[in-house]
Amino acid sequence: MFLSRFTNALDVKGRVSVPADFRTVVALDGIKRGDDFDGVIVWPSLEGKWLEGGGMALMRAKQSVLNSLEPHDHSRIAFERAYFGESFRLSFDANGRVSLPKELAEFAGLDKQVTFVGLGERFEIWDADAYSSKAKQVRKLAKESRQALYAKVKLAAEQGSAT
Amino acid sequence: MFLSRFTNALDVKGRVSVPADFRTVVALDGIKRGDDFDGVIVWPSLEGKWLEGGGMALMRAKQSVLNSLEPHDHSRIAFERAYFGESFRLSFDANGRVSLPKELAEFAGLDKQVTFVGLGERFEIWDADAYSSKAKQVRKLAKESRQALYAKVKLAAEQGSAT
DNA sequence: TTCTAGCCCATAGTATACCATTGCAAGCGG
DNA sequence: CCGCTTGCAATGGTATACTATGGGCTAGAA
Repeated sequence: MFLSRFTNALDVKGRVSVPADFRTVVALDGIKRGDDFDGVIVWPSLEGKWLEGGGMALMRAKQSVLNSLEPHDHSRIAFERAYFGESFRLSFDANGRVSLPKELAEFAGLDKQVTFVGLGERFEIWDADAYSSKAKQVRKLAKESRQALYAKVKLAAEQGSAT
Repeated sequence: MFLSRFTNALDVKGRVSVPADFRTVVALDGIKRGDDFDGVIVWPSLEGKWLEGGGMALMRAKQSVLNSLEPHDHSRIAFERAYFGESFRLSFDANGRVSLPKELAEFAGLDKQVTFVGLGERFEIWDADAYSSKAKQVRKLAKESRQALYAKVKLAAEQGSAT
């Protein structure tokens, strides 16, 4: 499970250390599933100017969700293009770094300091400054919407048990 | 189940002993779930200037609650960032201590004595002085609102059985 | 050739693993 | 009933390993 927030430096060669915590997360579920790929998958977020990433396990999960749709479903194909087509397989070097393709770095406005944010089953990669200003809003929003969240969850649970 | 209240010292290196009681709690439900992680998860409270914590089991519970919402729900993402992104995975050393990141210690104003308060499924970490003054108010508030609490519980039970 | 991408090595700083000591508290024996 | 002993919990200090980061080298592509 990806947790916590780490800020690392992007060097002149476009490399950045993936937090050791995150590396062990992907390594562990790699071992569980017998994956040989030692690295992460990263793609541009559909929500805004930052990146999202995860291990192979997450990709498999996405795939199995999409497999439940008709092969020729337009939205299925659109998602496949957006997620799989825009994803990059970034493998770790001997020191646990990955080199970010220019395309991704430009998309998210990454230049010096980058922040990895753990979100449970996936993580986000932000420009450090962009995230630190975002973080304040996030805290406020989370606090304000606690009530609403509780209501939604309750509703979802009721619907879930009804089906 | 986290119970009771313990006050331990924070040393110059930022380490503090987690009460032995709490350690056995997380160890037990770690064994039940086959977790290999021996430690606690700690995050800044959304309510005020103190920390909250629990075992991995609590985090999984949070995750499954959030999973019941739409993947792109803004408040869901805000919660993921606020809870998972701000959480720290603190593992025990051989003597049952964890080292508190500076960020968390500063947030909660921890310097010398820290108080762990058991709250059932989770616990709180306070500056000892701050808590002892809070405790008086809490006791008073709890005493005053017993009637109101009972009424709310009764109401909720009626609504629950009605649905 | 020249540039780029991957690979290897070196290092500073920090965090964590290990070892030793103290203090409290429960159990045992007098 | 009191003192001794034994074990665990908490705390302090030191050594070691690991993380993050910088730079150089080589091989292959342009």
